[in-house]
Amino acid sequence: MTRNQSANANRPLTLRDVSEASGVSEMTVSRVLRNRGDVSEATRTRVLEAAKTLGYVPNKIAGALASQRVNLVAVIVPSLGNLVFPEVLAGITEVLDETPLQPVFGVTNYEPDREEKVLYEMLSWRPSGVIIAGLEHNEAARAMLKNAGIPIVEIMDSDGDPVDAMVGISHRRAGRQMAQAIVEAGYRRIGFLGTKMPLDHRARKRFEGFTEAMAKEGLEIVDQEFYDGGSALVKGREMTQAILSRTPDLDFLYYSNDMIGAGGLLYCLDQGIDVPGQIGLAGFNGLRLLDGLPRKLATMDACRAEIGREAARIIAEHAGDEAGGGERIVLKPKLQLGDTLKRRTAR
Amino acid sequence: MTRNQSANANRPLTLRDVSEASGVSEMTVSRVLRNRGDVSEATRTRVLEAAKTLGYVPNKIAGALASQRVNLVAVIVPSLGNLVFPEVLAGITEVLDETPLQPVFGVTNYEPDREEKVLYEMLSWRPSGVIIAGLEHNEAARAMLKNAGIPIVEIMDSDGDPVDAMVGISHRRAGRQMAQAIVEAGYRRIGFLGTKMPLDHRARKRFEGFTEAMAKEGLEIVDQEFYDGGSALVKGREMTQAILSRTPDLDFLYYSNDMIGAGGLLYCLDQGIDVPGQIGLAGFNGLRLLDGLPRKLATMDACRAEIGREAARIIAEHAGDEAGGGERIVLKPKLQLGDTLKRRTAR
DNA sequence: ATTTTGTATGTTATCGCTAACACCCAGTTT
DNA sequence: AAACTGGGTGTTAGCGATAACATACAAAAT
Repeated sequence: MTRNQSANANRPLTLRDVSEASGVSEMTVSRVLRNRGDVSEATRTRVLEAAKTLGYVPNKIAGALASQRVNLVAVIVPSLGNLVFPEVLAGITEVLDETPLQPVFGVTNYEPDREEKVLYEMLSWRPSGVIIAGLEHNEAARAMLKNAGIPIVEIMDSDGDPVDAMVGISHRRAGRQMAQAIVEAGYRRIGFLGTKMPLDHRARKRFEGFTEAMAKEGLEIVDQEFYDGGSALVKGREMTQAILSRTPDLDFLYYSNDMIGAGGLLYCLDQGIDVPGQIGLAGFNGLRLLDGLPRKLATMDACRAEIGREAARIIAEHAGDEAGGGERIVLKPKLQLGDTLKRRTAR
Repeated sequence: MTRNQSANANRPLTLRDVSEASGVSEMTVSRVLRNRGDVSEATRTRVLEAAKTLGYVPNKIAGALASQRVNLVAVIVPSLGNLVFPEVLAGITEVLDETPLQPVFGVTNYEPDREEKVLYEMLSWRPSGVIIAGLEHNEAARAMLKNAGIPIVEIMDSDGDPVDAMVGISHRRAGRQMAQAIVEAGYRRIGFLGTKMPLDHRARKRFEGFTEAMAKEGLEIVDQEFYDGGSALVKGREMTQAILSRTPDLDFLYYSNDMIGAGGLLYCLDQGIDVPGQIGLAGFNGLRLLDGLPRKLATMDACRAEIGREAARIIAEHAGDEAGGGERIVLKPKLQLGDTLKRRTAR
């Protein structure tokens, strides 16, 4: 059998096939398909037609190897079930859509080893940039990010040192701010409800900021409750019941996220508890879900979409560079008092 | 300057660097890194050490081109904001984690043109398989799927003809089943609330199945209400208010998804409406979110995780093949009556 | 008419890796 | 002792595209 490739009918198409079908060189076909260089209108149409008829799909693997350019942006987040991250991804996509860059998503489940693995896999495709959630990574991951030679943007958090660029909010500050608002409204016996995940560093930092600001006012958290796994809404109910039956005289409950906060709110309303008169409530994230609840939960917006957009912008501006320019953007989340953070009675 | 590559200190590392650092050929390094072929324990350790010290990350682009193998699975879904899809992705990831395959996610926003583009981009990386939501695609996308020469699994829906393999549920049947349950419980004046999206084919099919089964009972939908955009929970409230003020004597509301259903439930409870005595309610999806609501909304499980797992299994079993074997898996969603679909008073 | 331009196209040499095969040599087997 | 193993390693030739340079040719400038 000769080297005639048409022997195998089912082999994937290459530039050569289009080239033969349209009677020009592979190079010209390549130029047409990429809109690069000068090609006469006549050949351009002929080539495009041939490509379409054959159903040719370019092989980016070969293209990337030859051009040393890969228009992918690795985006690594801990979870998709959180609702926060899909919004960040939406922001990223929105901006990258205006560019030749394309995001590729990876999920770590909050596990550092998995993050390392996902990062390694993604870097081995030589992307044009990396957007990764958080500032905490294991040593290997950190080393990879440092040596990658491409723009890196660490997102969501600003409490720490980024490898390169950074876009996020200060969760410590968010925690402090919420504590101040709560104390200012006159609440004193404050309980905390959060997740057990030691690896959710942002939740941890909010907690730290919260207790720190309380301490400044001479207050301590009276009781606390942690959970892991399961539906957050129902967990919020259960935890609220647990903490209130243990410590009935609490006058405020601070939840580490809106989902468990919403569960807590529903529980309190079910129990006929006067919110926010008897007990005040607050969460974190500014989920739009909250708008539909019977009462609007106090919360703070985590600036999700904007974080995504800014991160994507930085990557786009530095695509092809060896780094992202070390830009640091710290967004300021807005406190939303809603209906659940105000003393009806003066203190 | 000679061809000595070490001239540029910041050039990305290649096999050659590791080869030189460890004193063996590039081929041997490649073998070590891929765990393929026989390599003595001594060289293996030496090579691994060199690779680690240098911080070498293999170039999969070159590897894939040379081996004609790409261990990526393209996963294309309409949205990530829906909560349904992240769960499907989790199912896929769970199964692929046991294999050398890696999922890559793409999002279409329910737009056929975008789907075509995303698919094209992904196919140009020559993945080992495609998992794509829905059976409806535009002509170009359909052609690409047919000619891709790799396993294709269309998921979520079973009402239609797949290109290759298929894993899903029948949304028509789901709609019918819900209608029957509602009628059986004695409800007669039934309203429908759904999304305006003409491109959410699965929601459309549920609606069709629903009206069809109603017709068989000699019933028609008394009133209906549609929405687009915005937070589903708050929309559910608004729509419910709208439909009830227009047609106060409705005795059942069927929502096309759980999110708006939950909003409707909260509205009814706020208004002191007797649910399910005066008005019954039902949604669709079986979101775990519902567990935390004051009352459990009637719904149907969409088998999200299982769909993901099965689709991934099919891809894994056929990786390297020219197609996915045309397997068709139709899952049966379970009806969950919850607390909102039962007449307190006999009919 | 000759040179100059610039557009339109082709040719050649990689890109970094792996398949396939070639090779070498110590330890059997005959 | 010659022939055969088979583990351990190297060599060669692509994979399918693109960068960079080379070439052809018509129109414009001299």
